[in-house]
Amino acid sequence: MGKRATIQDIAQKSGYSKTAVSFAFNAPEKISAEARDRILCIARELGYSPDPMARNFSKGRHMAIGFLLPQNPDKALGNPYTQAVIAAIAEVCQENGYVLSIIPPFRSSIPEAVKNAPVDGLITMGLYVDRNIRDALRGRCLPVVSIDGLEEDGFPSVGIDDEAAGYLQMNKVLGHGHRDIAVVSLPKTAYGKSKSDVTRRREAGYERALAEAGMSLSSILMVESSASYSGGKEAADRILSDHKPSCIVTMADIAALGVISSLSSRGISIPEDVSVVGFDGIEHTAGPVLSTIVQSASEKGRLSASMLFSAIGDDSLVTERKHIGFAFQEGATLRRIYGY
Amino acid sequence: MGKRATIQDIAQKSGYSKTAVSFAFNAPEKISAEARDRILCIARELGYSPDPMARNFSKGRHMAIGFLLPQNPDKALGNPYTQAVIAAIAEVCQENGYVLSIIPPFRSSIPEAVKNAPVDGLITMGLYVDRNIRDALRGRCLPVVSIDGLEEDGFPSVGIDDEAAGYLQMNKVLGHGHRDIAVVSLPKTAYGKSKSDVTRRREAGYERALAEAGMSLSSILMVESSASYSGGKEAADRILSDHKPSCIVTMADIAALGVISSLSSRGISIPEDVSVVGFDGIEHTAGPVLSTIVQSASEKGRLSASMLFSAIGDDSLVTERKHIGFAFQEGATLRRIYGY
DNA sequence: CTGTTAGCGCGTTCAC
DNA sequence: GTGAACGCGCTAACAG
Repeated sequence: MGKRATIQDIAQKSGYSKTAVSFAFNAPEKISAEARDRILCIARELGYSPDPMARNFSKGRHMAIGFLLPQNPDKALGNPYTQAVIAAIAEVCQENGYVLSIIPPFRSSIPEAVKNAPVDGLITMGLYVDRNIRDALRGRCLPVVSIDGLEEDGFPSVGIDDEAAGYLQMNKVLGHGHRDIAVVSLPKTAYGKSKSDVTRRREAGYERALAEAGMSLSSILMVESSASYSGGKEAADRILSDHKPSCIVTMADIAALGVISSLSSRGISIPEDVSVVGFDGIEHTAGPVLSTIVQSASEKGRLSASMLFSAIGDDSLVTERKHIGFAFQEGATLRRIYGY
Repeated sequence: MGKRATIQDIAQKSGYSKTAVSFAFNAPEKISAEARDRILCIARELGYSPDPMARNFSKGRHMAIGFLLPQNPDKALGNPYTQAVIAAIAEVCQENGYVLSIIPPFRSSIPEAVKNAPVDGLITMGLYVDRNIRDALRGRCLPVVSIDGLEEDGFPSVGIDDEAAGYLQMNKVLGHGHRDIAVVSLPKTAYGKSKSDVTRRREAGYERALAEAGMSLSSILMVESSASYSGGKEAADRILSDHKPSCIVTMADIAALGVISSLSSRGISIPEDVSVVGFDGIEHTAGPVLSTIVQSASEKGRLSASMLFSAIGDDSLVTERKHIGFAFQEGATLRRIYGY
């Protein structure tokens, strides 16, 4: 690795000043065509182009936004839904000439990661914002947009109406005649404190739907699992060690796939023996189409990134929570019980 | 967004020098405990922590490595295999206190993206390195590791022996008795010039396997498709408009899933009517286990990232090509024809 | 209108 | 424990 030429080198070899060189690259109209050609020509010879670090430093920008992982990369990125959101954010970055940085916890610390992240703005997803994270965020004076966050957190945020979606999901299950239901919910927050807000809101929806059928949340088996394939498998194992329900409702498609794998490996057919319902609407998976709640990953990603870029641009501080739509997808994994 | 406190502010309020403040954060042992406490205390009050941009600038590092997308994010990140590689790279980044930047082409230009990328090193995957890209890379004086690249490109690289893998794949297909075979290969390089090197090498393997069975490449139908679900679907459509082969061999699992979806929607059963063989070994997909060539995404990702970090560290310039293993996975999508 | 001089941003680090 | 130089490109103010 040789060392890069600097603006100085070009200035000297070309006989012009640093300013002229800078203009040649950034404001060609401010110098003569002759000067510009000469400078650019010499720059090409020496393989010079302005150092992004120095340029960004002097302009006070990083030209990068960050996606803050709430967990280690293998967990966080193991969910196809998260990956789809990231892909959508990356598209918006491209349109803005930005780069998308995946920011893992720094030595297990999210606040440290926030303090050090070389970015102009952050998107969080499913992050529980505790005091330390909030302080780190404030310290950075960065625009932040949260996905699936709380309005109370004070950030502009994007998400769905999880209570209504939970209601719809459970309502469909009940409408198909299922009464012996098990739920695979999402994990507690990273710090092990409490249920995530998404979980809480969806449960409220479940409760409402169940109440309409004369049932209550306490009457169904609930197990917690990470939003992952293996998490779903283990959750299914735990459920089956209790008894075999008629329907297993999950809060993440990727967990639903794990559940299906566990059931299949026991010779249980879906949906004949046990129905499985997912949440998210992931794509590209072979096999039976999941019966699930679809919330568009690309809409979530694009919208959150757009909001972030507009905050980066005009320095305005919206604190809006935007809801995107959701819908139930009739798939092949939810059986209609005779008579319903 | 208020403005951040600077090291100056802390120096003044605390009555110490900038140097002392810097030491308080980076080399506590170089100043007295008293000074350190006082400084850190004031820093906390003012919500100060060193600005990552300024710190990185003065240390000449970005604390970020980049994953260079050869295509737009939606295409490049639409492949679960690529995502798995990225996840593995992100893990290694975490271990090194780095961030992973996803770098899309900048206004459709990969060289521009390379020139501007705020990173200390780059990983490419499936990138055809033309002269412009090579020049941009040289101009940056950055360490680069390529995945699935050519040894001739001069970068340290990670990949499999694609010729041998192609041979193994085709050999298994032939060994199961298939003779009416169609191949779904990878797209030409972005600039539309020529077949990618991976394609070329695998085809060489096919040719060798076919020759052993008294056949030749020209005797089988080959269609090109992007390594995507929709690409696989379309490829299957094109193949079926010609005739219905006994086995469809693909060069990417995600394309194989698309092929399967196309076949299923026509009522063609797999593998009874048509066999499908993939390549990559993606995970977490429900439905039939693919018969495929498995090459570990996490090994590719981890190894390439480790190589990159060691290059960033010691400034040494290996130009080695490292091969990782691969294997045929007996799945449920390749039928054994009676008599074989 | 073309081009230059000089200072800036902010944390790090050498020499005292 | 400090003062001052440093990294590198940008840009306001100004001169020819």
